[in-house]
Amino acid sequence: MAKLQKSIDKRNALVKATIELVNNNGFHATPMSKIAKMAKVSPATIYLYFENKQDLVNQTYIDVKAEYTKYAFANYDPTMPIKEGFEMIWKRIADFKLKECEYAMFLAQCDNTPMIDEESRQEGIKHLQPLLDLWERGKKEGVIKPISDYILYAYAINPLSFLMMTQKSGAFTLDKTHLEEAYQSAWSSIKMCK
Amino acid sequence: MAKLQKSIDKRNALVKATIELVNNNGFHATPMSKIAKMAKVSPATIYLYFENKQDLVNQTYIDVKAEYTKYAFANYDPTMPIKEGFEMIWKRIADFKLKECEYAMFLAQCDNTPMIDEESRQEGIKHLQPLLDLWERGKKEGVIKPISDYILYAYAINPLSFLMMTQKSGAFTLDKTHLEEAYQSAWSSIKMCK
DNA sequence: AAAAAAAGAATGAACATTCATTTTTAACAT
DNA sequence: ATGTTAAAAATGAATGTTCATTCTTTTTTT
Repeated sequence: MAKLQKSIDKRNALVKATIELVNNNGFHATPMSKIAKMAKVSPATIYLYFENKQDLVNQTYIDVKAEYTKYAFANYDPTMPIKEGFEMIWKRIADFKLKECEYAMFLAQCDNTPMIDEESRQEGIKHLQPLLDLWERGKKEGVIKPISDYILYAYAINPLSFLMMTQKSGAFTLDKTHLEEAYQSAWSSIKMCK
Repeated sequence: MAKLQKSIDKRNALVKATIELVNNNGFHATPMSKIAKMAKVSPATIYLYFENKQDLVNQTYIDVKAEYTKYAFANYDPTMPIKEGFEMIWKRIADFKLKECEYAMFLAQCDNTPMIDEESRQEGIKHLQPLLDLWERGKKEGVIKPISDYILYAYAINPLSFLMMTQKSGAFTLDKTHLEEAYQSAWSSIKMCK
């Protein structure tokens, strides 16, 4: 196998192990030694790929955030009508949060903790732009409520994080019907009332 | 001062220090020694009040969750009409999350991390019953959408956590108008459409 | 003066990171 | 193709620190 590919594989294994261990034990209880073991690598090797533990977790965060937004906008096209475009993005995000549960949980933990450096946090936000653009357009057309993007995100997207967490905790399972109800709630909360 | 009161004060100081340090540094970076120092107490004294670090953080979680729900339902009366009752509870919760930011942040961190024992987590949920009862009644009366409580919570209440976090991060400030918009979004997402 | 509470220092374990070697890679010569 | 070798990558075992917890002594309470 090519040298480069081996390096990439090893880095990916480290990132994956970090996600899994942080999800299950929390940042405070995932030592480098365990990450190394799970990635089948010596502890010392981690330091060939990352500066230190903080750098490892920062980079993991950015990687996962990039996955998330790539997935969210994969089949979105900025020329779509507002309602259709929103539904498409929303359903992709829902898919991601419920199917790529590991990723979504990791993000939830990072986003509610002082675990990630401010700089990496900023880096992670950038990729959300297409959604903000869609809302901008929707407001102009009078389809979307003319309120802060933060409020729109809080109501249209963030609830999915909560639902993902309760689903993960086993408290209940979102089926197709629930998902449709959730979508309707999301849309109701941001669309202009007639 | 009475012995009992002194004990209570000391315990409260420890709980308060825990909240503050965990909020600012994360669980992984708040050693017992710092908690002790901030509470103006010897590290050894912590162990007179709590079994160990895990117990300290569990109890802190339960304390804060109790504060939260006490505040939320302080002036709610189960005989109120649905819409009015919901508005009252919602606004109290909003108040709490935005004014008692320290508490709310701590809860957000606990709720998205494996930092708290499952048992304490269950304990914390209990106090939310009045809201679930209100929804139950609302569904019977055809005022509230007949969907899972988890989905109702995800849309009606949880967005406030997100807004609290962005407000805390300094990204934007919720003023009275925003709050009213947010309330309308919350209500829109759970009320039956006519 | 006995009991309870609190303190500071001590203990031992766990951890992030680095160090000294070993193993692997790949460019080149045969 | 195969052997040679220098550089790169990887390793396991240190290292020194930090931390939760406990121990012994001192202070406070009753």
